[in-house]
Amino acid sequence: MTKRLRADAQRNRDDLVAAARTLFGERGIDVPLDEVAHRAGVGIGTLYRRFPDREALIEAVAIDTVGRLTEIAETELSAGPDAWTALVGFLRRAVELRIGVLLSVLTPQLPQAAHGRPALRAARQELIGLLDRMVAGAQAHGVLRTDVGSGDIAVLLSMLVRELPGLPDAVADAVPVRFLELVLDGLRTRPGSALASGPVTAAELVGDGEP
Amino acid sequence: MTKRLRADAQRNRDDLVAAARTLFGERGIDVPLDEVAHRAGVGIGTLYRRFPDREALIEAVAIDTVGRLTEIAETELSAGPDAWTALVGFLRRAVELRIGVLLSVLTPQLPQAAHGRPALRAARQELIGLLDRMVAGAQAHGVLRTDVGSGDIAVLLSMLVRELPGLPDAVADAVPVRFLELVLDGLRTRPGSALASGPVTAAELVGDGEP
Amino acid sequence: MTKRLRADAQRNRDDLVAAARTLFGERGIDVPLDEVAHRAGVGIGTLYRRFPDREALIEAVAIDTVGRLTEIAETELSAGPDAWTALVGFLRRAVELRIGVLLSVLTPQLPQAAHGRPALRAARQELIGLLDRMVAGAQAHGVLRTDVGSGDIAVLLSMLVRELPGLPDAVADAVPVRFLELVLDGLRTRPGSALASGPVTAAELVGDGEP
Amino acid sequence: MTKRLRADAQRNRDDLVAAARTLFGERGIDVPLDEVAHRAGVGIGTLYRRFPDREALIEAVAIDTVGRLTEIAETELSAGPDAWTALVGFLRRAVELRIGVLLSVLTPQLPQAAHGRPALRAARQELIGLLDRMVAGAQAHGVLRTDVGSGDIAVLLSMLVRELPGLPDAVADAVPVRFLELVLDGLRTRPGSALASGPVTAAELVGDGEP
DNA sequence: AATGAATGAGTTTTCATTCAT
DNA sequence: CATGAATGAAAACTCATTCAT
Repeated sequence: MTKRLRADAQRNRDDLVAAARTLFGERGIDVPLDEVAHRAGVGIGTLYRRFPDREALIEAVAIDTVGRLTEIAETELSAGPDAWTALVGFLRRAVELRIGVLLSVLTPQLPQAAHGRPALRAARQELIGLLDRMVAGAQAHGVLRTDVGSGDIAVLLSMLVRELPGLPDAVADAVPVRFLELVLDGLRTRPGSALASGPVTAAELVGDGEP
Repeated sequence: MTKRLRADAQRNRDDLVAAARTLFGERGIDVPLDEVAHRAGVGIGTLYRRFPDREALIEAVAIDTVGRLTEIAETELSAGPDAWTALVGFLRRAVELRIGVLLSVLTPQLPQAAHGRPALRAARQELIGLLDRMVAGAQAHGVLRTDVGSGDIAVLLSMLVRELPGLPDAVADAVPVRFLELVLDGLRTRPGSALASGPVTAAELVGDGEP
Repeated sequence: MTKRLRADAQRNRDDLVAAARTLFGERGIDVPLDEVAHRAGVGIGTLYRRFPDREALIEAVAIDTVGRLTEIAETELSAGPDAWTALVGFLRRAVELRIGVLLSVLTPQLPQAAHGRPALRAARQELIGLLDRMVAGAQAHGVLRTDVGSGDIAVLLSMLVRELPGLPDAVADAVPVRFLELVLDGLRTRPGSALASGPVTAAELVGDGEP
Repeated sequence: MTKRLRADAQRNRDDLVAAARTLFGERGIDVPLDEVAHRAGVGIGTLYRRFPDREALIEAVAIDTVGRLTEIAETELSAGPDAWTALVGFLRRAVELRIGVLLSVLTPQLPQAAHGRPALRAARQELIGLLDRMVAGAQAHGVLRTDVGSGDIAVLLSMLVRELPGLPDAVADAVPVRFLELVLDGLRTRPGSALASGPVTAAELVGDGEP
C-alpha cells in the first residue's frame, strides 16, 4: 500500500472525499474542484497534492462507496435468517442512506486507465461476491425470480438512489423508498411472468472475467 | 403564440431542437452549445438568435418531449381496450423510444422563471390530464394498485429512461425494458402488499393545483 | 447630389438619423445598430441599405447636427442687435436643445476618410464662418475677451451638452445651463485676467486650411 | 477590510488598477479586459480572480481616483493661506493630472448595487467633506460666489478632465487648463450676476444625506 | 505539507455585416 | 426596396492545473 499519511494529512484526505461524495451527489460530477476543496476546508493546492486530477478523486469516492456497501452487505448476510431477507435488508439500508450511485454510475465514467486500477477492482470484486451470494441464495430458496441477476440488483440500486433534480423535496425524499418496495414486489417469484432477456450478472457490468 | 417563422428559419429551429435533444441525452445537459449548433448544421449565432440562452433551448426541448409523450398517450388511450392496457402500452412505447428524461428531470433544472412559462405549463398540464385518466381507469378496473398515482408513473418513466453512463452497451440497452417489466409486475394489484406512503399525483410534481 | 429618394425611403432615412441621434446621445456612439433600426421602426437590413456602415450613419447625424446649429446661428445673427448678444443667444439655445455633441466630439471619431467627405466639410465650413463672425464681432465691441476664439466656443458647447452619466436627473438637467452662465461670466472682458495660451480657432479644430 | 494580499498579489492588483485607470481614460470604459490584463503584465485569469467582473474593476479605479483627489485636497487645505487659494490649487492640480473623470462620471455608471458599496461611499464621503470646507471657506471670505456649491465643483472637475475624443492633440491638451481659468473667472464673486438655480451640493450628487 | 495566486484554454455571449426571401 | 435570418469574429467569463511562497 501507500505510505501512511500524517494524521492531519489523513484528516484532510478524508474531508476531501466526504466533500466530494456530497457535492458529486448534489451537483453532479462536474462541480468545480475549487468548491470541493472549499467545502472540505482546505486549499485547492491540498486537493491536488492528494489527488493528481479529478479522476483520482472520483476513484477515491468510488472506492469509499463500494466499501460502505460491502460493509452493509456483510452485516445483513451474517445477521439475516436467509439470503432473501439479507438482500431486502441490504437494499433498504442502502436506499435509506442513498448509497449506490457510484457502483455502476460514476465508476464507469472513469477513463479506461482508472477503470482497472487495482484498488478499485479489488473493492468491487469483494462486493460483487456478496451480491452474488445473496442473489443465488434467494433464488435457491425459490423466493427471488430467476430471470434477474446480481447485476440487475446493482443497476437497480444505482437507479433508485440517483438524484432526480427538481422534484419537490417531499417527493424526492419519498421516491427511492416507494420504488424500492414496488420493485421488491416485482422481484418476488410469481407464476407466469418472465423477463424477455436473461439475468444480468454484476461481473458483466464491470467487464471483468468470472468472479 | 409568437409570429410564424420563415420556412427556412423554422427548419433551422427544428434542427436545433432535434440536435439538442440528442446531445443532451448523449452527453448531458452541459454540452457546448457550439456543438449543438454544429450538429444542427447552423452557426452559433443562429442558435443564439433563436434561443437567447441555454435555458431557452432546454425549455424548447422539454416542450418538444412533453408533446411527444402526449401524442403517445392519446394514441394508446383511444386505441386500447382499457386504461391499464393503455398505460402499459404508453410506458412500453415511451421506454422503447427513451422518451421521458425531460418530464421531471430536465424540466425542473430550469431556473424558477422558466419553470412557470406558459408554454411549458400548458403542455405539461395536458399530459398530466392523460396520465390521470390512465391511472384512474386502471385502478377502477382493479388491476393497478391504488397506492400509486400519476406522479409515480411520471417519475418512474423519467427514472427508467435516464442514461446510466458507463454501462456496457448491451446492458444499457436492455436495462430500461427489463426494469419496466419488473415494475409492471410490482404495479399490479396484489393482496397484502402496500406502500408506506400514499400515491404521488402528477400535479404534486409540478406544484400546480388539483388535477 | 445623390438621386432623390422615394418618399417612404426618405422617411425611413430620416427616422434612422433621428433614432441614431437620440441613441448616440443617450447610450453612446457604440449602441448596437440593431437597436437604432428597431427604434426607427425599420429592419436592420434597411439601415444597412441606407448607410453602408456605422461610420456613414455617424456622418449623417453629424451633418444633421451641424445643420441645426447653423440655422440657430443664422437666426441669432440676423435677429440680434449685436454679435455678443447673438453669441449668447446661440449658446443658450443650443444648450437648451442639447445640441452640440457632435460638432467636435463625434465628428473627429470618424476615420480619416469620412473626415474629409465633402458634405460634412461643407456643412462645417458654413457653421465655422458664422461662429467666427460672432466671435470677431463681440471682440470688436470689446465685450468678449480676446484670448478666446471660435474654436473655444465650439469645444465649450460640446463639453457643456455632453451627457454626464449617472447624475441625479435634476442635477443633470440643471448643469449645462448653470455652467453656461458661469462661463459666460468668465468670457466677458475683464481687466487683469488672461489665459496662458492664445485663442483656439474653429478652423484649427477640424484641421482644415483657412476658411 | 479584506484580508491582506500576498505581496506579489498586491503588486499585481495595483498594476491592474493602474492599467485600467490609464486605458479607461484613453479608450473608454469599454476596453477589452484582455488588454487591461496584458498592459498590467498578467493573465486574464488573474484579472478575474481579483475583480469578478468589469464593474468591480471600475469600482476599484473609482476608489483609487477619489483617494487621489482627497490627498490633493488635504495638501492644499493644509498648505494654503486660505480656502479660495486651496480650492484653486486643488482644481489646477487635479486638472493638470487629469484626475476627476470618475468622481461623477464613471462612478454613477456602476449599477445600483455597486453604487452603495461601503468602500466607495466612505471614500466619497471623505472627499465631499473637504470640498465642502473649501467652498464654504471661500464663500465666507467673500471671494467665491454663493450660488454655487461643492457639487458644482465636483461636476465641473469631471467635465473639464473628460476626454473629448478627436480633437487635435494640441487643442486637447490645452483645453482643460484654458477652460478652468475661464471658469475660475466666472466663479469669483461679481456684482449683478446670479445663476438662476441654487447651489448644487456634493451630497446631492451621490444621493446621501446632508453634508 | 498547505496555501492560494497565476495561467490560459475552453465556453458563452454579443453584434456588425452579409444575403436569401 | 424592405426584411430579418445567418454568420463568425471578438469579447466576456470560468475553471482545471501548475507553481511560488
